[in-house]
Amino acid sequence: MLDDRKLAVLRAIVEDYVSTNEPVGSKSLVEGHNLGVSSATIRNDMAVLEQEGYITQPHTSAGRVPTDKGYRLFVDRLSTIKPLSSAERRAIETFLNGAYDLDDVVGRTVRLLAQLTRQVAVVQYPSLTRSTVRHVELVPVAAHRLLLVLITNTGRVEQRVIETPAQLTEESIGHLRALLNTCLDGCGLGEVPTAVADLPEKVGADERPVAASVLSVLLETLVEKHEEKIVFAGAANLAHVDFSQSLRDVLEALEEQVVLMRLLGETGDSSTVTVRIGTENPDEGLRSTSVVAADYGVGDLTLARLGVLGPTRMDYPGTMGAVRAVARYVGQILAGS
Amino acid sequence: MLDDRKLAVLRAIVEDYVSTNEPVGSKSLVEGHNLGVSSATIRNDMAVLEQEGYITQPHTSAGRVPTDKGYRLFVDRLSTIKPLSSAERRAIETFLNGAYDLDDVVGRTVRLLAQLTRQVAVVQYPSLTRSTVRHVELVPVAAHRLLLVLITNTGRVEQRVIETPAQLTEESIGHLRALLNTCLDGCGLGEVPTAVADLPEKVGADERPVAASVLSVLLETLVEKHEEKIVFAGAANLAHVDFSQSLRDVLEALEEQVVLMRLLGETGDSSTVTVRIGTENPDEGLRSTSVVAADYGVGDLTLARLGVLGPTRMDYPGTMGAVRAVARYVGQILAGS
DNA sequence: TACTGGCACTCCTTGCTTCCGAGTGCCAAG
DNA sequence: CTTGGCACTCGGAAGCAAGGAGTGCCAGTA
Repeated sequence: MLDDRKLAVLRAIVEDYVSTNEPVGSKSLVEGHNLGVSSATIRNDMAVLEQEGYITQPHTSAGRVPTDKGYRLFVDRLSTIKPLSSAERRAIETFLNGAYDLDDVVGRTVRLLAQLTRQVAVVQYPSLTRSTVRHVELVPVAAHRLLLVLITNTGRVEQRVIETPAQLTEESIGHLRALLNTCLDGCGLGEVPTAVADLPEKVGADERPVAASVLSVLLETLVEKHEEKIVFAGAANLAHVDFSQSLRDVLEALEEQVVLMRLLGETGDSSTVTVRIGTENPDEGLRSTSVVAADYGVGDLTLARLGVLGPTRMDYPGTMGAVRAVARYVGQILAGS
Repeated sequence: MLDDRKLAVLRAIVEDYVSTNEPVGSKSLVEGHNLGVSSATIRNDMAVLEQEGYITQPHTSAGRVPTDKGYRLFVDRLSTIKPLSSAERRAIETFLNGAYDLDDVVGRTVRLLAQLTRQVAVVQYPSLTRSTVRHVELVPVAAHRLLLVLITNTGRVEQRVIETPAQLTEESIGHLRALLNTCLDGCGLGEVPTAVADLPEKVGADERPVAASVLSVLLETLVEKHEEKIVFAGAANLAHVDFSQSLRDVLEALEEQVVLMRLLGETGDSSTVTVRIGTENPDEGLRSTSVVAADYGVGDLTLARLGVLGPTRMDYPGTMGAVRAVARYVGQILAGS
């Protein structure tokens, strides 16, 4: 159906359209890319490509523009991920190395990715559920008030205030703290509920109410924070793009945590970069945007996802390269800290 | 120079222009507001107002539009802050009461303010420098690694990893922790450096290197976090505004912490709402926007600022009311937690 | 002195028409 | 299967006239 030359034509159309933002006609096509045939031949090929739904023309007497299906074919079969230059790699590395805590790592990552791709970057905080407990701390802050601090192996720190039913002694707090840590050290967060199930039995009768309230807050924290935090940056890069739908829709979508979650989507097949193009997107307001996303994590443990969002008319090879590179480096940084 | 009627005309022009977004002419003015005079008279008044620089016309044969100077006069002398309806107040209260930690308070506040004003909301995290230390915690996370957690009376928690020069025992950590807390409890963050100055002398000789590294990180934290964290929400509300400059400039400004800092500006004279209109704004990219901001804090202690940013063509009385109300409620919430 | 009705004038907006050219589809010939 | 040629389509730019909103000014009136 589609011979090699037709594929080459499609590739050329995508490349030209991405760089010029104008419908591309048969004549400019033969001039720019040495396809070795005349424009009339190209026209025939284009007619076929259009019939098959890979390209379309905005109106008669205009050049052709790739459809979502066309971009899809381009990404799947006609392009290869473009690796970053070594200068870019070094820049990424030094920039991310300067970070001093998890917030900072994520913040720098999202800004970096936005700048690198000149698009909107989206980064999900490392998943709690796949982390393990490194330490639990109980800090008295007032007579009937404790602060629970939960530290994970990915450097994430969660804190919550606990109202306790009874006055507390330093001693009983110390006891409870020790118990919690022996129970939970190295424990995956998903396993916390079972790990602490029998804990109330291990404490003295008078400490039991306090232990119960601590546990309930602890479990609550795990549940509530399960919905992961997501940040984005680079919204300004959307300003000079003309979306078929309103810019407002896109900006609104970006501020909805839930939508962003769906946006990054399921964790992909192994460590490849996944691309979702235009209408492949689950969300209404993002039908004219594409998302390039990837997992990141330490070793072969996937922690979360990151990616960029831009117009479907996007430099896919370059964007995919940047996303892949940043995902790798973030993994390294997290492993090292 | 400007008699009462001229002021009334200016007020009417501002109100009409804000609600219709179209230059307002003398005829529609006499129809909408019962000024008791004819359109010709209004025209004379408008000519004076224009000569004085309060209004301008985009072109001959168009109506008048307020200038920045006109808005300024309107805000200063022609309008009163519009209080929220009691339903709105209740909604704010219940919405903010649901928050469970500082991040959540700030997050909810910024979203609430954006929704309430239909503009971009900006909220600064409570200042560290004006807070006091509630607790310092040291948590061993590895052989040569400590986690320093600093808890303030405003509920803010800062954590940093410390690489220690020597192996640590539970005992020496406990000792150091106790020392720090006695030194610093209730201490204003600005006074921390002096409060810990003589601390190294109080520990045993073998603990001194560790103590030194802890202190250096502690002080570093205070300095670095001095540049306050700021968040914003509601960027989507900018989408349907047509700025004289590019939307891109505004979005870029919003993502720059430094610019946002300047944007909210100095803390105002007592607890009033401050307004900065158009070119009064320090930043290049924000010459066509106005900022309505206010302090918030607990009691008479100012912690930080919050506000909204929108086009100069903005409903000032309503926006000022919303900003003031939200600032008050946030103060209450923070005081209560 | 202050206000008012009337009137000429300006100039933006809208709709219409025309013209141009890029790009296409098709066909007959190589 | 490819190619040159040609008629055709249609959007965009340019030009033009009509319409209308709004103004400034002036002379008359309370």
